[in-house]
Amino acid sequence: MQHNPKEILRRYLAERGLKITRQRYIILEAFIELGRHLHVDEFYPILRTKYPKIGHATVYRSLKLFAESGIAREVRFGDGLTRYELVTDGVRHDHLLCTACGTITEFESPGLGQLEASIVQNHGFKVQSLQIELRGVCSQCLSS
Amino acid sequence: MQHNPKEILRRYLAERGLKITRQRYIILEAFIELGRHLHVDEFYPILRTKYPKIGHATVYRSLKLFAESGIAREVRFGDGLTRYELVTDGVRHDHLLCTACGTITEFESPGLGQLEASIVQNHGFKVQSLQIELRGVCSQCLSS
DNA sequence: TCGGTGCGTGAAAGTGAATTTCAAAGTTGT
DNA sequence: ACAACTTTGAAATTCACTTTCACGCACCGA
Repeated sequence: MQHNPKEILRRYLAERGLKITRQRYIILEAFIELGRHLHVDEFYPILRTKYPKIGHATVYRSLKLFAESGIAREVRFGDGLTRYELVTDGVRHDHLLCTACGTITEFESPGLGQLEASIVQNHGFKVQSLQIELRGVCSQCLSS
Repeated sequence: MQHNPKEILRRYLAERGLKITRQRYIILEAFIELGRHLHVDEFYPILRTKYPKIGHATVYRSLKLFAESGIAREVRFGDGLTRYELVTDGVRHDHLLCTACGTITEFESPGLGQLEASIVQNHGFKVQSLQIELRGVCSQCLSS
């Protein structure tokens, strides 16, 4: 099994006759490098320094493609922006949103298996995803 | 202490010199009657049967006002729509979203106090709100 | 390696939810 | 009833994102 995002994407594209273009490659590299919770407007100016002709529609299209291929995940926090994060093997995480500075911090939530089990039992629901979102003030903002 | 939404709103408006208009009253009554997780497009046609001249901007404005006054809560599930639910005194709840039929079901999540405490401890975060969102297939859809 | 096929791209136009503008109408304290 | 606001509805605007369309480019096969 292959865990390298570039390799996963290459296979995903090949399997359905899609193409590995210069733009997709550049966007993928930047995405891997820049880290988490990016939305297009944070991302776009950086990409233009690497490839000035790139259009914003292409960035939207590519990030969506990354999500479809499984190497990225769409994250929405209700501010109207769609963010993307790299999918990594490992422990699931959720998000803390600081209402003062806007920072997004990840945290791990132990004991969710139990919660999920009780929901399945009480509601007969087949769970596909579970997401926790906390809003508050981060320690940085609290101490200043 | 007063728990009646109409009374809470009346006070909220009076305190800041805002007005109790026909439209606000109609929208509030319909909101109380129609239940939870409403978005404007579900709501608007129903309101028009009661008051055909009402404009959709007024509905948006009123629901937002209800949220500010504390009688309603904004809920966003990442589909681009803002929904509103009546705030009731009592146990907090979260939401199950059925990916097959779109139904939204409420559930209670025991043991969250513990999770919150561990987050405060690990991240020094002052929590303002905690929200859990589950996606999956509801029992109704599973059995058909 | 040289097309040909058909996917991908960029620019611009289009969407759809929500917000804002503005003139007219309504509400409230006096 | 009057003055001083606020609120309303319609239309225009905003904002993130998607779609369209003509041209460009990637990839396969000979």
